[in-house]
Amino acid sequence: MARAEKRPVTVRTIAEHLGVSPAAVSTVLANRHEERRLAPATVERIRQAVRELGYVPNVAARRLRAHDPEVRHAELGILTSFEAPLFLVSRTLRMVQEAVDARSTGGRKFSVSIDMFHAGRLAEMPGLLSASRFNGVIIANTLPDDDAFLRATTLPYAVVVQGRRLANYSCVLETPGEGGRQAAKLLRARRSVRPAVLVPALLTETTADRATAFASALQAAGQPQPARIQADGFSPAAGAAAVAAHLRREPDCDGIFAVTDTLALGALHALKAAGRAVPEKVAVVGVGDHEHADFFDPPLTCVGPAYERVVAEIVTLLFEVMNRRRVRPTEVFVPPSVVRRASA
Amino acid sequence: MARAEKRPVTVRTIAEHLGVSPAAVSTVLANRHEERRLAPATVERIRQAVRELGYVPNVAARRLRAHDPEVRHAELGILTSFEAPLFLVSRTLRMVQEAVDARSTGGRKFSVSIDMFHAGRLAEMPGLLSASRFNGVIIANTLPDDDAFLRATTLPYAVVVQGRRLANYSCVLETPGEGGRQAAKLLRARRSVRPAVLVPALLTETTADRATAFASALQAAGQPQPARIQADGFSPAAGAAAVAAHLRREPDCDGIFAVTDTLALGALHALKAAGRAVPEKVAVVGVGDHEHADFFDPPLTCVGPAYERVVAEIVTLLFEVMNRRRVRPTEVFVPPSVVRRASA
DNA sequence: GCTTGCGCCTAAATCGATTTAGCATTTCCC
DNA sequence: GGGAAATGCTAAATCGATTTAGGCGCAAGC
Repeated sequence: MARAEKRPVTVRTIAEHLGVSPAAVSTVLANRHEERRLAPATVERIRQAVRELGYVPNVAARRLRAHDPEVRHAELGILTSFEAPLFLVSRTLRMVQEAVDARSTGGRKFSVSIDMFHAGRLAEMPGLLSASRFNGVIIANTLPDDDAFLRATTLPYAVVVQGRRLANYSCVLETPGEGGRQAAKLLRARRSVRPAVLVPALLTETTADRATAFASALQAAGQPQPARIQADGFSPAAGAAAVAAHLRREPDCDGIFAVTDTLALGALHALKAAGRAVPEKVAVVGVGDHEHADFFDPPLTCVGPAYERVVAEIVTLLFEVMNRRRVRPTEVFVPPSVVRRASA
Repeated sequence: MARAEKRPVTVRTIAEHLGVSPAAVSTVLANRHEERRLAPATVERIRQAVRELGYVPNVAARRLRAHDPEVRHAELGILTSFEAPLFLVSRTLRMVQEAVDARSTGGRKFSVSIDMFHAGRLAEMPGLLSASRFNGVIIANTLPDDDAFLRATTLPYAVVVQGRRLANYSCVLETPGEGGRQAAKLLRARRSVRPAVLVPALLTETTADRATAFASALQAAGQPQPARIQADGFSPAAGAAAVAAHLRREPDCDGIFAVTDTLALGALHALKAAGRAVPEKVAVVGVGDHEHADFFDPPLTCVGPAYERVVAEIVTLLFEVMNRRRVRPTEVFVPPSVVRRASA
């Protein structure tokens, strides 16, 4: 392991160390020493020093120097938590990439990459505050702590937030309340009279909204409040354990609205283990955030945002903000879609 | 949309346009005009010009200037295809992030991000060849075209390849042949005598290796060659369609080895639809690349790499290559693990 | 009238790597 | 022996943004 010197090793450091010029070092690093006729002995000395001093090139400097000055390059990022449903992120990336390719011309290029943070610890992400990493970002899958941080800080570059409402940024999200209302409607259509809502311990703004809207939709329809099943985490295992425990306490449960599909997958598992037929005995509704919800057993009926439209809106907004054609933040609501499959 | 001017708009462009200095423009962009006492009228003129000319900051230049010279910053990337099983990528990222955090000190920082390319079109990834984007990368989920490209090009920075053998790079992969052999063993233990192997149309090196090793293991055991079921893509739907067709042609099929879990998921679906009990009538083996394989119906028995170890080896190698402690590429094999669940 | 202070702005250095033009030597050849 | 060519290297400019030190002009104060 390289020793921790005070100052980073640059091309100049190496040059001074050997008594040659930075040009010579750079030449060797780029493997151009043949065409530039450096003496083999010098090349070897430089190589050695590069190794011994633990040189790490500065990519920012290289880019600055190397970039084609005819081309404007913009860096876009998708910031999401490790704990997020990944397939949505990859779908977002793919759609952003397409949108961005469509806007690329000879004189304008974009790069898109995914950066992840631990849910609730967005604030610790290095370089987030400094405007020297991204020209624009999409932030998704934040927890309330992250939202609080974002509300308190105005990042010095273009930002679009997915799935929550923050006054200082442009946001795109599912029409508030609609997901929960639709879920209630689906379960009532199945004649569920003792429905429950399955939630993770840590709720995002979106999942919390679904749960509360579900409860008030039931109330508005004159039904009793749903039982609240709280799972330890987001995984199917957590969902299964929580539902199994609930079925023991409330054997009459006849409907479950799971605020994420992974929890719904666990619920299906627990119901099967307990011998309850889905949807005959217990109807189950998820939210369409799992890639393979139609291959669950039974296939999962979902309410949830129309991701195509959500991503399209996000990209449009992001470009407006980046181009400074939009200065005041705005909110865009996308109504959830309903996909009926077998589970409800 | 901003017009496509010849030269990119820089701070200097704006300054010259207005007859002020670049310092003034920069001051306004950083919102430091109050403390630096720029006249409000000037601030407004600059803001206007910034908007009109469509200025996009150059993040490379900002980083170069802004970085703390006491800290050496390394950029790491995970390069993977859009079509890859994402949960593996996120797991890799998480483990890389941890490994990297452990190696971060006051004087040494790392950033890790995911960049994606279309399977088979790695070569089109912008900036891949130029050493000005990453200090080191992990490349995973490539198709043969990508491998050919990589074999022909030696990227000018640290590279570790996951899941295939390329002579010019360090590689980490499942012990060749072992996955297929273990799958054959599992199916023979289930007394499957007419097994089939389910493959996607486009095989990666790893999936191809699994299929051929499976065939030769059967042969070595004196069994006939397995039928080859070819699915259109990697999705469960493709797998289900291919398996349904196969069952019509070969009703006696009693075992399936699917070279990816998503295909296995489709197979389970098709078998259920055809009324074949799993594992009693048909045993199914997957490869452990799906996050929720133990929540499939029935839970999927898998052979596949021990990802923890794979990622650990990759990270170790990547740092060795970056620090120039390793110059000659090497290959590391990780024996596959076997997870017995209900499907075989 | 001369200093002091303030308001407003600029020149120039800097970050790290790369490349171009070109300067000394040495070698070659007639 | 003299010019030409080859060899081996360096100085300095450059990429774009930021910041520090400081300049100029005008008003206030003594």
